Amino acid sequence: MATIRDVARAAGVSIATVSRVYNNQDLVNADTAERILKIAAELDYWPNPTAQSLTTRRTRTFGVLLPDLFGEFYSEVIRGIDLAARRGGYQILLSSSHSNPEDVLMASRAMLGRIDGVIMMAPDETSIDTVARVRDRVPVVLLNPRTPVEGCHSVAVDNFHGAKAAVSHLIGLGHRDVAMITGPEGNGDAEDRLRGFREALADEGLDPDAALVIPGDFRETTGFGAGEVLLGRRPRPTAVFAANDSTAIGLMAALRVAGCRVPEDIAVVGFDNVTIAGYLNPALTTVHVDACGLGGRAVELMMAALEAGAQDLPRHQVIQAVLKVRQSCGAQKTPALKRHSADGPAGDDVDIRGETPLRSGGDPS
Amino acid sequence: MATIRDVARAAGVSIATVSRVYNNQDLVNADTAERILKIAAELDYWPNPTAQSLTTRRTRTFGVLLPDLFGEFYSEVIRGIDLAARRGGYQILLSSSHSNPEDVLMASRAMLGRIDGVIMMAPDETSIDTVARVRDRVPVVLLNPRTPVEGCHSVAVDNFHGAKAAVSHLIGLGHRDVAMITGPEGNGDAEDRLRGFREALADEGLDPDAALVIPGDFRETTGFGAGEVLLGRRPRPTAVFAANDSTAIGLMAALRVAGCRVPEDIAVVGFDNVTIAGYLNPALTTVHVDACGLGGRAVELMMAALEAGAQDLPRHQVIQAVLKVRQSCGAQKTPALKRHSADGPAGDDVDIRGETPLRSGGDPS
DNA sequence: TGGATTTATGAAACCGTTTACATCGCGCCG
DNA sequence: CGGCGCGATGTAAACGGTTTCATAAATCCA
Repeated sequence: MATIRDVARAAGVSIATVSRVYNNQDLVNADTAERILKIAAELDYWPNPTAQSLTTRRTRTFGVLLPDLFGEFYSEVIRGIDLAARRGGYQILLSSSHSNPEDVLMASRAMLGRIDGVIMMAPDETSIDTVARVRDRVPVVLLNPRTPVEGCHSVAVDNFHGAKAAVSHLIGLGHRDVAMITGPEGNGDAEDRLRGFREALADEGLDPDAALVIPGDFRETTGFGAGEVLLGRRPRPTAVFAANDSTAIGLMAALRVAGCRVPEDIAVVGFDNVTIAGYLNPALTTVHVDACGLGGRAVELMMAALEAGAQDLPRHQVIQAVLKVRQSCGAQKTPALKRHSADGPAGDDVDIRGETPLRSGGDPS
Repeated sequence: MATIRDVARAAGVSIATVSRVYNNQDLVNADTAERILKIAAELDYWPNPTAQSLTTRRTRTFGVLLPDLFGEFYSEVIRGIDLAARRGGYQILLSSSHSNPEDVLMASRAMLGRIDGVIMMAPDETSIDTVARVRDRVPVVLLNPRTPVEGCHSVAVDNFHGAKAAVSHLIGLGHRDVAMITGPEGNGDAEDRLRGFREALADEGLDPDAALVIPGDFRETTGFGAGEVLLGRRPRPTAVFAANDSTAIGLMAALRVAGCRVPEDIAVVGFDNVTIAGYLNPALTTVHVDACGLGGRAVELMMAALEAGAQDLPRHQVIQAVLKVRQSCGAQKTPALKRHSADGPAGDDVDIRGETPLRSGGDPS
């Protein structure tokens, strides 16, 4: 493993000169630089990033902390982070599968000193002071934080308005008895979607407290179970808003088993817009969430924060969630699949934007 | 940011003693150690990992290089890696979305010096010498390598036997005209599945070259397109083996549009066993791949390699792929969904193991 | 009782860089 | 012609730890 000294010796210069070739090319004579680079290549030399980090106090790496990850949503978030980070010349130190605050604290502690910042999606109950502990050392960008944390940036999907648009749409189709299957208790996204559900009902003069709300956990299997609960209910709801697509898929399976038709007997709407949503039978009406964009935005905020250094003001960004109307809600008379193109059926979706989301916080952009 | 010197000064000892508290607790007097730890806690001191890495030449981190990631498979692989790595006290430096060899080379170059080893799933055409370049510096574990690379460990899903079992099963059900929709050209997994398809046909006395093979790319949309191609074909195949579940899902959507029933008119089998496979209509018969286990095994190999140091022999492990029989192949008369339990329909799947896969290479375990 | 051994600690070298500061030669200008 | 400025390079001190070797005190054993 060649070091800077090996190169310097071979080139007959001092290590400072070699170092300058990599950092301030213009401080060194062009011929010398070229010669050094050639020798470096021969020796297969590359500056040791660890040593660089030690002196510069910059690692060009940031940490990514995620909750226990399942499904497409997280993989898309990571994808978005990865792409943006690489574009900016950063590496990412990933630690996922955290389900409690101590986990997060330990993981971030292990990262501290290796990273320039942290992008984190806190698991449900992560305490503010765990975050604060990290935030005191490096910039923090929160993904979908339940509540904004002082001194932290954030990017959040507008779950509330997305959910509201979905439920309003159902009501607009004439449904008066709309049920919801929620996400995991304590999960911020899930809570916001539930709030959106409630407010949509209230806005249309329906009583949110009278509506059936079945607890779920974002997984197919509980959607399935919820479907059975729902079918036993009298009067039976004519529409169901599922907190995410997995839940909706489980639900639809349960309805199918019971011989209940979607959307004729019960309309279903999901949330997330997973890739297969358009290929289901019936194609699933859902709220599109740009998970990849979420990750990408987080990286941009992070890089801006690192650039700004001390005089960096927290920014809070919101990503719109857009309703994609397909068949499962009953709005499309002709099944979208009948009008497919070569790209598959997805091309025919109808998009409905909710209200323009509020830009929370002091985002100057 | 407190350093080891701050702690040493505050405790009235030398930095060596403080260092020993963290590395060789037993070399230092118990009382002294306790006092130092207390002071360290007050100062919120934690050894700087960068500095540690510089002297010890170990980072307790390994790099993970993945191709452009989409869908559940990759997210499960990462999950498996993450869990196993954390258990072993390692961090992971992730870089995904690589689609060509130069990408991989650049990414690994950027990682070198920050990591103790690399786990990589090479994109299609990654040249051996790119890998060799890395392997000369740190241990490498390959995920699903097309061909074994000298000096590298590997973990591979037994795509070949999984595919063969799936297709044999279709033939066993009486199908004589079985088509396949392949994965991306040049993709090793896809190629192995195609080989398995061919061999199953040949073993049953059918002509592999006569079978319809439609090119695909692992995505729903091409599965959909392939479905249309297939439907126009005379004689029409009575069964289709899709290279993965996404493809199968797209395919089934196309068949549905055309009014073609699954499995009555055409039987379908997929590969991967994504979470929703059991919730589809009809429930998808597919080959289960333990992606999480794949990642976990890779980590174990890596940790063993790091432990072994120089006298470390490459090991090659194979992960079985197990056929999960559901409805879409037509083997289950009563739809599984009718016999569901509270956990959803998945409980009723029938598993069929293929031949015991060969343990390739010199795996002593 | 005194040398050998053990235990606890310190001093200092080292890991591979970056960078502030010093040095040196040279052309330029007054 | 002499001082100045500048471009090119070298010297050496960090950065924050680990670890070898030395040392001093305490313990042991004959």
